[in-house]
Amino acid sequence: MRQSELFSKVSKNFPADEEALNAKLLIRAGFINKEMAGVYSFLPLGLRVIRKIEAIIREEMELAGGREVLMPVLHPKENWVTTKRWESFDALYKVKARDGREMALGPTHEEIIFPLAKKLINSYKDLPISFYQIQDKMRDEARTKSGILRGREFLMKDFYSFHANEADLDRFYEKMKGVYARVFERLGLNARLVEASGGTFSKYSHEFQVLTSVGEDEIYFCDKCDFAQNKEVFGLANQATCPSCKKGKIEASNGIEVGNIFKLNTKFSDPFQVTYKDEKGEEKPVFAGCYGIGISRVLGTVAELFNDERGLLWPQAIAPFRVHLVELEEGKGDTVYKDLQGAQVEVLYDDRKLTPGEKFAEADLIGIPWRLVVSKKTGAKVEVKRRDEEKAALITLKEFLNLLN
RNA sequence: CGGGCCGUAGUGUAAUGGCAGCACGAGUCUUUUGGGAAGAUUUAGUCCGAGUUCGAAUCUCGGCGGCCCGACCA
Repeated sequence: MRQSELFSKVSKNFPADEEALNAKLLIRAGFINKEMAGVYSFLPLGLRVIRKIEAIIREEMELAGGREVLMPVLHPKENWVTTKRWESFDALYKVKARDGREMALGPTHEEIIFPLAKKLINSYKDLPISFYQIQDKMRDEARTKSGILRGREFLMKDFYSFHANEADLDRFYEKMKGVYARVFERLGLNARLVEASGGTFSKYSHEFQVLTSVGEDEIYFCDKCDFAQNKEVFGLANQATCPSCKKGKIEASNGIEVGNIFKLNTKFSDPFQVTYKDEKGEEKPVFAGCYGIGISRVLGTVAELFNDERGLLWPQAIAPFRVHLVELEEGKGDTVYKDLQGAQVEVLYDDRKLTPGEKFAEADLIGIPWRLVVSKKTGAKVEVKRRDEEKAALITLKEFLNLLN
């Protein structure tokens, strides 16, 4: 894409109405725009990253057996009354239609997927079955915070699995731990599996936490083994030695929760009467699990983690573009641009008439992994520099394409 | 939802009771072109409302909006 046609603009200043580094960088570099506290638009660059994140998640959810659906944002009130969450879900947005009918804006989708599952599940032969969606969630947070990390509207992937019995749910739940580990690894995030309380859902759940000082959660973990618990579970135990392996030392860190998985058991199947007939024709309750990943939060987490004094540093897998082609002599980049496109390389082509310094500064701010410069100096070659390295190399385009593969 | 801080051109900042200024951006023209160029010229602002005062960006009250701490996070 030609940068002259990109609907985006970098700013020389950080926004004054943001404190969180993720929002400061993403806004300044033109990835997102703030509309209100906790509500952001995704501009072309930001949306491209979102799409990359979604693609990885979709791939893994499909492999895990999920079928993608898209549920509504507008929810009938009755469903929320059925689960008693019309009153108890503190952050539920309630809206009123012109005829006075009340509805909810979906903060999560159990109230939709369970009635749907009831229609789709009749027999043990229908189980297990899983659905997932990528959808905007609305939560009337008492306080938004940390830029894009906790907003009132955010993008989330939610996955729901339905099983004939608890053992099958348990088996699947364990499998999803592995699926999630792979997702976060592919996203370039080091996410730690953490035992958490299940909130109103269940006794326990697991969170995937990226350990960093800016996270809003407190995590206690072992420096030797996999043991990790959040504050609610670890409580005031204040143990210095790992209760699991008895060898490691317990360390504390803040964390950003990028994923959370729950065993719902029959908590929602019961009120919605989601049942199936087993081999003997007996009516049995369906066991369910739910599995979430905060997609817009992943975007914010990566921005928060991968940056330097000059700007963002996108991991290869979710970078908005793979290559940033910067031409310093007008028209000089056109053929390289065409060749890169021909080679299926996602390239942002800075064809604008700006000074070299401005172009370099903006390229660093945007943070695309590879920078390619063409100018009088480069002759028939291209100058290649990685965003995270200082040194550049003068090579042919062909050599560069080999480097990419 | 409790508490604190804050609100000035598109963006970032000055002016603390007395002429609203600077930088960047944007528009036009000329010259520039390997790390945020130079000149000329134009553009654009005190969140809203009330009050105090000879006089309010500045003080007071209310509203709206933003950030931070805490609570909450299904």
